[in-house]
Amino acid sequence: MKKLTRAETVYRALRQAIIEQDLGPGTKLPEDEIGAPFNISRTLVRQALARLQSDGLVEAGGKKTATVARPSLSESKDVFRVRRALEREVIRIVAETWTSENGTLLESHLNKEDAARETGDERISVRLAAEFHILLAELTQNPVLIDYVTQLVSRCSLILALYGRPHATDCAVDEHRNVVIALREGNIEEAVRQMDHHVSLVERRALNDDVKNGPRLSEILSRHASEIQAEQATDTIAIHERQVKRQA
Amino acid sequence: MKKLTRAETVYRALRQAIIEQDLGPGTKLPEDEIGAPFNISRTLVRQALARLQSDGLVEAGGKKTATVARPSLSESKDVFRVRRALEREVIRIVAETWTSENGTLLESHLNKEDAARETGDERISVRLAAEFHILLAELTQNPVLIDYVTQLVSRCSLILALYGRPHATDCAVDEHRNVVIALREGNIEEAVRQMDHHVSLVERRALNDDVKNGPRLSEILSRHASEIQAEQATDTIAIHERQVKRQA
DNA sequence: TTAGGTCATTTAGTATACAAGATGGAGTGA
DNA sequence: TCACTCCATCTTGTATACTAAATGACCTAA
Repeated sequence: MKKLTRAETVYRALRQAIIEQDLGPGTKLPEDEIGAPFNISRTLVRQALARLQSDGLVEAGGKKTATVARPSLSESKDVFRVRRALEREVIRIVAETWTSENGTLLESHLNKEDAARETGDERISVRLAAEFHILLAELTQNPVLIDYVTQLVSRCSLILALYGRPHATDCAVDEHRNVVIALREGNIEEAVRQMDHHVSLVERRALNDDVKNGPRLSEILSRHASEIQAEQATDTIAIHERQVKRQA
Repeated sequence: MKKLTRAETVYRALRQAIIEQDLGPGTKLPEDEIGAPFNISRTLVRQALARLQSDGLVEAGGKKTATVARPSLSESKDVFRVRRALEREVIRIVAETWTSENGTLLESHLNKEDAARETGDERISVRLAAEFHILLAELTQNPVLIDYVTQLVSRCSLILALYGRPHATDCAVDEHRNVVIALREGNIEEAVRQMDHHVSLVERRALNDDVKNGPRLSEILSRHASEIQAEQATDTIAIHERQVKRQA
């Protein structure tokens, strides 16, 4: 176990808390409140927040208190698009440099995922699903790629927290397994296709559901607004007129 | 012109200086020396340095003075590999959402590149070559992608500074033009291929030459060492023996 | 002459002080 | 009741102070 700097510790703690939805999107993150439990000054908290901001996990700047980010729908799509591109490359590299130890490592990870799924521990399942992707990235031994993939996967976890169904576990162990199978067979293009498909499915599960909370507020409101206006139109002329005046 | 924060100003100034080789790899970047010309305290300089570090342009941490980074050969290859993957995706997106205005923009950029090349202004040429890639990324309107591509292109400029020939202008206007031509024709896969090929050539120009300066020091020395030892073996037994003792 | 050691100087790590801007609530007038 | 203003408080932006580590020069001993 290598020792972390104190700023690094805070960074990881916050990141984990955000990813695991202990800190939901929009949660305020005041500097001294964060520092207190760790007994560190705002200086170090600030460093951690800055990194999280550049990871896209918190919104900060312009003297407002930092908050857990609320990625917009379009930003979320952007993230997934880049993630797909990079994970395809991950698979190509892993396939090109395949060793049987890789197979062993991946298999043992899949077993953990299965186990977690059986016990039904949601939190562990979600964490392992993310770690599968990061493990693959690590197999490339390309630190640049590892770094970017880690960032994107974290960001996707946040997106899932925002838009996903409450209990939307990734439930994707089989999809993961398909990727590994293709890798084992040495079928590069099939592996790439499986991965691409899998990430697309994750995206669909994350984004195609009804919004549970968050940035689509205006959309939700305008839907309700038109319903209400429709009711009013059939109900009471008086109220309807007032509504019209207000809009003017 | 939007106003930048003071930290942002320093960040950009340093980045530009590094990319344009005004600050060569290994140059020390002491915090107060950097802050002085801008009249800002170390606090803000520190923020700028932290960002540059996460961009891979400076090495810092562990109480040593920050320096302009010296990417290793393997790190450089990693950067190029990720860059290729992302730029392929850029081309796909731009091709999918092609408009004739894109053509106009790109064409006018190519003209600038031609002009710069004729006047022989190296610095401008290199800068424009990098901007071509960033312009393409911007056409995707995907901020995540823009961000990553910008980082990677900057990093490649640094790599070129380290490993490239002294006067290795990119001299790639034609390669850029080929990409644009394919885009105009709507030939997506051809455009992707042209871009991939172009980036590969940039990499080859950057990395296949002799090392001019830098991290391969140990390799250079060991080459010289063996030459010298060979000479010694044929020349003087005495010296050779001393050499052997020293190694023990 | 050179290897190693000691000390002064430089420079980064971290906390804190202070100013300025954001936030939220009480009070006022319609 | 509602909207709006003003003030007290909280929170951030930035500079600075203090500590401790790194650096480099000089000096000593073999």
